[in-house]
Amino acid sequence: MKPDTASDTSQPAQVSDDRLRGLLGYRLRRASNAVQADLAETLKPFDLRMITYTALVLVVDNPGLSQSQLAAAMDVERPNLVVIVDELERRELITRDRVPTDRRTYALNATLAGRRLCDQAESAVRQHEARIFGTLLEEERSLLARGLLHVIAQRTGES
Amino acid sequence: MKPDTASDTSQPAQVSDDRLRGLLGYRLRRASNAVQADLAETLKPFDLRMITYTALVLVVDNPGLSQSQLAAAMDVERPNLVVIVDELERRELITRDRVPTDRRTYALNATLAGRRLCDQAESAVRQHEARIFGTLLEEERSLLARGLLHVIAQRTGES
DNA sequence: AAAATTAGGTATTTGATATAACAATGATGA
DNA sequence: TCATCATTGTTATATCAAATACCTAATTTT
Repeated sequence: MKPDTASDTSQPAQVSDDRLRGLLGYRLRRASNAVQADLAETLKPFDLRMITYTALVLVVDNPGLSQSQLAAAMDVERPNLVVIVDELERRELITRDRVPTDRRTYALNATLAGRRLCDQAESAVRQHEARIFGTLLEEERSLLARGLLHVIAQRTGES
Repeated sequence: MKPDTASDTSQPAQVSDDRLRGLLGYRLRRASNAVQADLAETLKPFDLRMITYTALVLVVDNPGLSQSQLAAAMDVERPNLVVIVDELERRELITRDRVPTDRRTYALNATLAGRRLCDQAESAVRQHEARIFGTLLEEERSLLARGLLHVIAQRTGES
């Protein structure tokens, strides 16, 4: 009879991860990582990280929003958002404007340079998406999108 | 004519992230995060993190594999794997066995306790997967799986 | 035998994220 | 009105994962 801890000292020629591959969550994470990595490369020429790109898009699309609103939208802690806003402001892509009716909050606005960079980056991001998802059939793509939405809703209870 | 940096100081009642939602990669990341969070909760009762669970499964399924093989399979840097293996060994879920033919390498093997914990955790993980993906139709699920595989292959060139 | 390579390991750095506490401002209610 | 309470942005700090540099021992190559 084999001992309790069967001390196998023969190394497998090839490591099997079949059991993990059977998990949809595992596949989801790997796919997400792959896309993240490609997106990071896509944004590098613009000196944007994913998180700074996200912030920039949201400021462009929601002129005047406060840091708290932005932090909530990005699901980032307020202290961490400060450094992101600092960076975008330092690069003169956005401005912190005082709001007269409430002197605690800042109204965030994109500068012309910020909007331009955002446009350029978006174009690159579209190409990146086309590169990765473009080879799927339209119907497959839409089913993938629906499936993902379902998964998100399953936990966060979102539309 | 509006100034260069239109200083909008009226905060939007609701922040729109429509542009980001249009990106499949964005949706993919959110879905992945949601599943990760649920999986983390699922594994917490077993005192396993996702990365330690992954390592344990691979050791159980590939008795005798080396730390280098495990690190490669998990796509983790060797130094970082050491602490993972340390933890599993300290908890007596796996053992580091010397290999007579090559005294540099360790052959990793799961103990009986390790295999048992792995089984229990796997059962919980299956329930977790059923909870999240079970409400999809079988066909939707399989299309989601295929779509994800396609995305992974697109970048890593994997089967 | 010397040089190069590999396995495992230690120490340290980086990077992202989370927590605690604070000043300034605004809102609320006795 | 005044005292309390909540919110906004901020600083400093803790935590945690992931990456880098470097080291020793063992093996392989030349």
